[in-house]
Amino acid sequence: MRDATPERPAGAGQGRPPTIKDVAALAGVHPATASRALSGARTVSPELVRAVQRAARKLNYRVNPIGRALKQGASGTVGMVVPDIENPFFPALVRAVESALHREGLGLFLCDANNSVRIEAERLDELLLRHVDGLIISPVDAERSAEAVRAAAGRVPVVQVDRTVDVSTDAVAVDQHGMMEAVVGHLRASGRQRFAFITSGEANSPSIERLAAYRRVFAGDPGALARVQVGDLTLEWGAKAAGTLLSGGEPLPDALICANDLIAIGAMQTLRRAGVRVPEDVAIVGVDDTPFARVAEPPLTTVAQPVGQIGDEAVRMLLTRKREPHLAPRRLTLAGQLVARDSTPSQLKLRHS
Amino acid sequence: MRDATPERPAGAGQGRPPTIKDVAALAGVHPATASRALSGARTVSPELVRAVQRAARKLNYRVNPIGRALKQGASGTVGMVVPDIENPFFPALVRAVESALHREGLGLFLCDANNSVRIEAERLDELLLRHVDGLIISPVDAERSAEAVRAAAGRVPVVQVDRTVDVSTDAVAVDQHGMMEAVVGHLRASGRQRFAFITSGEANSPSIERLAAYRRVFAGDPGALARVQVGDLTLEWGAKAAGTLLSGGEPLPDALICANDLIAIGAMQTLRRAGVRVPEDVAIVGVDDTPFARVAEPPLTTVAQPVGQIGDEAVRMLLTRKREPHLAPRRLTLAGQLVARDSTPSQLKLRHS
DNA sequence: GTGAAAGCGCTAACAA
DNA sequence: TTGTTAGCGCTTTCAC
Repeated sequence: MRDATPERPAGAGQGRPPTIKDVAALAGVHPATASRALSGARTVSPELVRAVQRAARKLNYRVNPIGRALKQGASGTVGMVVPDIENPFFPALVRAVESALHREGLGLFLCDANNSVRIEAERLDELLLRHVDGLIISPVDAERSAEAVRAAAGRVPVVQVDRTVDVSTDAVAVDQHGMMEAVVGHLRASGRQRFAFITSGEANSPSIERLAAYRRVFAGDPGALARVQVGDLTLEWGAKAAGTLLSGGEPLPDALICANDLIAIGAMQTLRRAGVRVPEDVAIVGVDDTPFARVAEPPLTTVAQPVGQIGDEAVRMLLTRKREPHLAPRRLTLAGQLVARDSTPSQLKLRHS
Repeated sequence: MRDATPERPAGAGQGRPPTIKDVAALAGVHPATASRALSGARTVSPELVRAVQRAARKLNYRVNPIGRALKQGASGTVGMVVPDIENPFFPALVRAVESALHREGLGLFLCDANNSVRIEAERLDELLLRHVDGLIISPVDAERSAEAVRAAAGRVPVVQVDRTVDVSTDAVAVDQHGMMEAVVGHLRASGRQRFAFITSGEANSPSIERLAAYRRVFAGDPGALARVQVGDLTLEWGAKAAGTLLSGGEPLPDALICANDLIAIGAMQTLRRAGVRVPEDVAIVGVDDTPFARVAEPPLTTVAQPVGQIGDEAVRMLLTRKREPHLAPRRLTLAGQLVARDSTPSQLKLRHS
């Protein structure tokens, strides 16, 4: 073989992929009949169905999704917009969605909003233009994404995942309050009493709800309520906020809850470099169970998000809504799972990895 | 404005998006003329062009990519298949590609092969079925992915990125040998002499080439050649291989090169827990500059991949090939960049972050 | 139960 | 320069 692309498997579907006409011709029927046979319509005699199927298999025929899309106005395609593909939570979510979609024969148009509401709106618009059959979106901003989401929801089924805006669409969210209670329970079980929270002030729904949940849980504990620091979801913010704890003149908290793993790790690094022992002096908990958590020193106790379930349910909702467009929007709330590692005292290890 | 989506530009495409017929009717011309006017064909009088453009703008018309795809056999869409979206290198690559494509008005179909050659082949097949205009692929396996890549390359332009198989397509790769020389030079500059390498035996091209590069660089150093351990690209393997170094009875190396950041971090954790000081006793270097590297303790010296460039160049190659299908396949090799952090001695910090 | 015909939106080829 | 025609591949009436 001198050339990397020689003659290619002898004529097999060579230049032009087989169309339904080819199949029909080979089976000796009209294309419409072939179409019906392949789509499992029951108005076709069993013999013909078999003949058509045989012909299709022989030609290695598969429907051209573009022809079908043009005819049906449906493209066999779902659009997904994530706020930030480099936030390690989202690749996991993308994989879950992609896999669930492929199980249903649907393709995924992925767009990354790069944390920008403007880009997000553009991408949604382009996806609609491409006649996606549905959209799965994790909106950048609980307020400013609303308009674009509403516009999209007026055209195709939309499922919001993880992050949500106040637009009536289907949604799959995570129970932030339950998550907070689980974390606090875990820490209290080892005797911790002086709590602090480092979180994000960004306007996305999980951040907002995590803060609300913390405030609710500690409604009777003014100290804990005072020890809240609001920044963003980065390592750097975690480090800086921990610095503030160290230099504040106050005694350190013995339990530090962080709104995500990155904050937790940044804080943990800063505290340890200042000689604070984790978990002996301060127990630290993150959220997301990104791969970082296992890598941290010590490995970080965190709350795993049910990404697989989120993906499955989002796709299921999309399909359900295609069948039943007039159902009331459903909101599904899933539970995260506490993953105990070494950054919290060990008596209550719930799961170890 | 009481409602965010009030009447919408007067009947304009409300239920039904405007078609080129609507534009043509409004402009008082034939649809074909409208099409020509909008596509910038020069056979249309300037007045008509303006009239059509005005009509299009008024109706907020944009071409229906599906109609165009059916007619032209081109979909305005590029497929991308990554071997493992949860490997933190690939989300960065996906973002780069997605952004470069959108700059050109192209959409991205993303597929994840989940490290399986079988899934990879299926996804490629589905993408071809969807009439993608091109494919950007990072093949799972340097051998076993060849057939699927070759089949795809027979149908549409293909650019291989990062990982490659021996099929003549355009490709954007990273110079593994140069990378190894930079790493070794950096370590030798601080006096390190006893080198070891922990790498992956997986059959993807960068892994293969990294091993070859190490062997070439240390061709005259039997000790360094002997201190090679081959496993996979995980934290766990790094930890295990480091354990072997510790228990081998041999003196420890003073410079440990790892094929990626995960291996490096796994190894570093194991060594430090055994009381080995990093970088005083052993300097450690990873590859990829994933976010993990900054998070590690101590922060890890590593080699950043030029993902932004890879994405840009891959898209550029795709477009070039669409225009010039018969050019010889080009292979572009880009350089990584050493990012010195605290896991190697500090005299030669090239960049700090 | 099956074939015929029409048309989704677009544009290339041809005709005027 | 512009309009007409035709057809990409598919499915869905509507006849038979």
